[in-house]
Amino acid sequence: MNEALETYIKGHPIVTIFRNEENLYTVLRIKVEETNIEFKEKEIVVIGYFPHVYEEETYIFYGKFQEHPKYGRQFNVTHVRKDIPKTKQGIIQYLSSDLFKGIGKKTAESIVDLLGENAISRILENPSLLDTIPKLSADKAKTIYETLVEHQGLEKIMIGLNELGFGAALAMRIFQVYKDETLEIIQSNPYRLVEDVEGIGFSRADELGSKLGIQGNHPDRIKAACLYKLDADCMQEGHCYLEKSEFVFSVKQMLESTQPIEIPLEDIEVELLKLEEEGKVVSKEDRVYLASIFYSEKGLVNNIKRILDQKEFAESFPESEFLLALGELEDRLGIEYAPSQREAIQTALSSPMLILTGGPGTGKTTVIKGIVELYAELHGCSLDPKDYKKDEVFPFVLAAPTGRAAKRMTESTGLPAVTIHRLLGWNGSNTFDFNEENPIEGKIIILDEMSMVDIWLAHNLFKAIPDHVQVILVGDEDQLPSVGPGQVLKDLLAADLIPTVRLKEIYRQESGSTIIQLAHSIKNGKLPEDLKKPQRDRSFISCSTSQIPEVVKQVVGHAVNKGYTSKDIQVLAPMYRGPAGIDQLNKILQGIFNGKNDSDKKRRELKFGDVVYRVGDKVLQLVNQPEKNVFNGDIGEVVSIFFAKETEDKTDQLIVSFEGTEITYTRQDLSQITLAYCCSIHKSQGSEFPVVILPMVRGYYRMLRRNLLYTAITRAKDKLILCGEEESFQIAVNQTDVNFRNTTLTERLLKKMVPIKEQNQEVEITNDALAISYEEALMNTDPMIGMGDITPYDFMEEQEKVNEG
DNA sequence: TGTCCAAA
Repeated sequence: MNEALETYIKGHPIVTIFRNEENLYTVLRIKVEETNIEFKEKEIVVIGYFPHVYEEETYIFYGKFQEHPKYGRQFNVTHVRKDIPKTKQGIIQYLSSDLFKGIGKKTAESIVDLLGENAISRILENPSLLDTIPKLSADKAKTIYETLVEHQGLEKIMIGLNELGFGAALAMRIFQVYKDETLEIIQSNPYRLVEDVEGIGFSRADELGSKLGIQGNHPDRIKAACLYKLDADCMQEGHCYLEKSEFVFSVKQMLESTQPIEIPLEDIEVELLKLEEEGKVVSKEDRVYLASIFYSEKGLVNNIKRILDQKEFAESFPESEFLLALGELEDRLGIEYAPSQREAIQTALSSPMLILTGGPGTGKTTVIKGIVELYAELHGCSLDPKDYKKDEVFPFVLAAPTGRAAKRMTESTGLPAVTIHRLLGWNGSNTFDFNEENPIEGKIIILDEMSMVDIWLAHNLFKAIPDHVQVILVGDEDQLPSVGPGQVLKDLLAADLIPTVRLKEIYRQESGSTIIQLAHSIKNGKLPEDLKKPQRDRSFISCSTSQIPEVVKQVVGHAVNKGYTSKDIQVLAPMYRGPAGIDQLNKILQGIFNGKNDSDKKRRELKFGDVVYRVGDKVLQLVNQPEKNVFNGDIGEVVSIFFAKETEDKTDQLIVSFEGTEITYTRQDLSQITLAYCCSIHKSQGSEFPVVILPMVRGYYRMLRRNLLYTAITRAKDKLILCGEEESFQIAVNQTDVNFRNTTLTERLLKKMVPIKEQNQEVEITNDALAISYEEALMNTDPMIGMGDITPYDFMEEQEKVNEG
């Protein structure tokens, strides 16, 4: 990074507005002394990750301006550097400041007189120079040296890290973790970086290790390899555990791939055992878990049991009262709930927990609406938060894993909904304000898009759910799995211990939709025979990867001639790169929908990187802006462009309208949006479009998967145009094991909750919804879920252990 | 090879 070219603000802190000591996230107000950009304010708020800063010191903050929706203009700092005074006057002022206790102006002057303008670095190099200063006591000399070391320490560490080959950003992250001990720790065991610092992998640490002479089967090297491999495989593949023998072997390969030494398997097993003793991994039978994931699975199971064990909801109101209220609601909303939807609402209101699942268009949203309305009716409480006094708890808690899903919940229910992170009070370093000791408040908790929740978040969520609440989990198990490890919704359904209602009928499409038939067929692993035959609502165009741009161009051109606009048509693709990738298709599509022709030479456009934005462009928001009600995944349209000379702030501005909500972007914010004529299937999750154009070709080879195809197809409301090779569709349908995730959640739930059944004896369980035998439970388990060869005997053994403990 | 959350 070239600091000379970066925007900086030099100044000293006036007040610390916020500081998270755990990860050093800091919000400061500073007094501006100097900057290399046009900026006239005397003060500015800077945010970033800083070491401890002192009001007496001057710092140079490198970064860029940003507009915070609530707190206004602020400077987002990438790295900070201390300003070491260079002039005689500056050094005298510095040394005589309050920072150096007992040092006055006279002493400071004599130091600078004797040691010159680089007095500070000379003292740091050789503290005995201070002995030469007349009338300076040993005590004061010591104070000066120690204060200097303390305050210049960061500089030294940064330089040290630089010499080890770390750039500014990574160096700061390392410093955040180790603080003053940074260099000592890295010198003695560079492999600790793998564990402690995000963004440093095994190979990086191993290079460092080699330089420092740590090689071969050194325990630190092996341990780091184990932890890295376990973490990387779980995070990348979504596993909650790895098979031990395979795992140990892959670690061996990794260790041997860079050094010509054979590492015995036993050595790896020894270190793995040590890691277990240190509490970093958990090994059970032939499975190896990261400790955090192991305890997440376990904790989630305990908390689900705790919530399911609540019996108080079963008879909270008579059925007649429910039916009466339901009838009134149907009249009021002018709809009629289908039997399965009624069942869902009733179960939700009379059980501690419900899973509501079903594909797109099956009416999950309508059911959620029904649940909250009827809850309010039957419990005689208001749905308006304003009707509640300060100390009264609003009973309805609605949350979802993404900002956009939460926004949709708000739109469909009229109730406040937040992201799960916000609900739990995420504080930036993987911990939450709300937990078992400080649970969230509410009476009924509804969680949407549960398929996107990973095992770790699910655990943190459930442990913060208090007793005496009802929990409703909503989601579609066939959609893309969570980013993080686990497949919580799928596993909970497989265990079949939580009351579940599956919505199957489609209400959204007209009857006879062949798109839904196609989706069903793909969900079940088959391509229909009529895939390539034109249907009323879908068609198929055969072509290869290289033909995709031309085919998409023609199809879209045709649609535009028929009167469709860019709002109606969405092209979906699985990946960004390549000739049929999203980037390439967006360029072509922009040309069709919003191209530049001779007649509008004066058309306004703003160039940003490779992209030229024009008024009328369809764009996609990439980050959440909750205060502005715009979220990651929202699609909008560029409505106007203003050039720097026309605006008050003298910056280029681009205005985007998201269904009426207008947002202004300056150049710095433009990385928050991208062209959206074509977007990734992942990003499209949770949206629907009248017309979907879906290429599926060999060029997407690595991404061809059944749930991806299913997700893409189910985005189409009216028309679906498939293009590509039938073979690629077939490959996608067949690819299910790539998504296979090793988890033991289902198994744990069954162990914990299915009581031991005496031979041929009926199980007595008071709650009917929970009445289920092992055999039934195991039958219900999808073989894909990863139960392995579990027999009822396995459960008994574990149950006995639990009883003993 | 693609995807999430965010502090006054």
